[in-house]
Amino acid sequence: MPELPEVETYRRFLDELILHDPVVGVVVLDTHVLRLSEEALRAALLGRRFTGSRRVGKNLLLLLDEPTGAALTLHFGMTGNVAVYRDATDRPRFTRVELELGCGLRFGFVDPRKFGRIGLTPDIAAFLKEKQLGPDALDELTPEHLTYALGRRRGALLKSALLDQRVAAGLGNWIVDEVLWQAHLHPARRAGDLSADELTRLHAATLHVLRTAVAAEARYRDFPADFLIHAREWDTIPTGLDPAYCPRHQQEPIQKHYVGGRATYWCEQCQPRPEDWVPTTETPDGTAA
DNA sequence: CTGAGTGTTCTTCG
DNA sequence: ACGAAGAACACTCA
Repeated sequence: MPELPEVETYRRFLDELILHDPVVGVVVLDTHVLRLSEEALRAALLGRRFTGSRRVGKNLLLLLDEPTGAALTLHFGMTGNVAVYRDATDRPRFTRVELELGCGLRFGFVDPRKFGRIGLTPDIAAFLKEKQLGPDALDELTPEHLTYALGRRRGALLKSALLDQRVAAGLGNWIVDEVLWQAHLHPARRAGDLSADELTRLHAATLHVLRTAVAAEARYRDFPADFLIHAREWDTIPTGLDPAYCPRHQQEPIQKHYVGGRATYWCEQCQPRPEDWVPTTETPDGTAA
């Protein structure tokens, strides 16, 4: 479930295992994820080494040595993951591309749903510009930029604006819900409508959620019990709290509606609804109030 | 069988 | 120009 914390965790994992060793084999099991031809990928990688890594938002760049230069670019879509293993027989199901390294390890790009992408760029700055990525939400986002960028999207739903990678790179669906809940802001607020105090809270909550998630290596079950994410009941362990109710006070049922076309969770008590907005879609079973 | 899913991009319509 | 809504992508799992 690759949002920024997952991608950062992949990056640190790969940093430990696949740098500084030549690529001696390229196995393409499904060309769908490639944004360049199989031949071009092979030509660019064989005999080359990865010298380092960089993450910008949800994009992972594996830096290449000369003469290829620049970087292999990875985006993990909805279901992308990485794996490192020694034997081809240990190759995970849904591995789409595998790089074999001189040391005998294999690096697999695993992606059941095939929304992920592998590309190559000779110029990282140009790559970021083409992608129109805003400042990285963890490493580069300032309150000033957040204010400016939300102002530019002033009429949009706050949630939609925060999912826009031009505003801040790396925020995804669950993170935005968590951040908005922690900042006491309703997802259907207008992006340009926030007070200075609300913008400060939003920025602080963004950093808090991202830092917590990265520290837990994106394992949801290890997140604090009072995080809203447990309402999604993805990877649940008993937290002592009922996930159907707001973690803050255990009284208000967590809402689930579609905002900006995405499943959105919030607490009506903590995050007061803007006057001009009514939910258009109930939960699938129609239980939301 | 149906529906929902963590992301991105494009189109269409207001 | 802006924004919302929907579709498309491709596939698994409940």
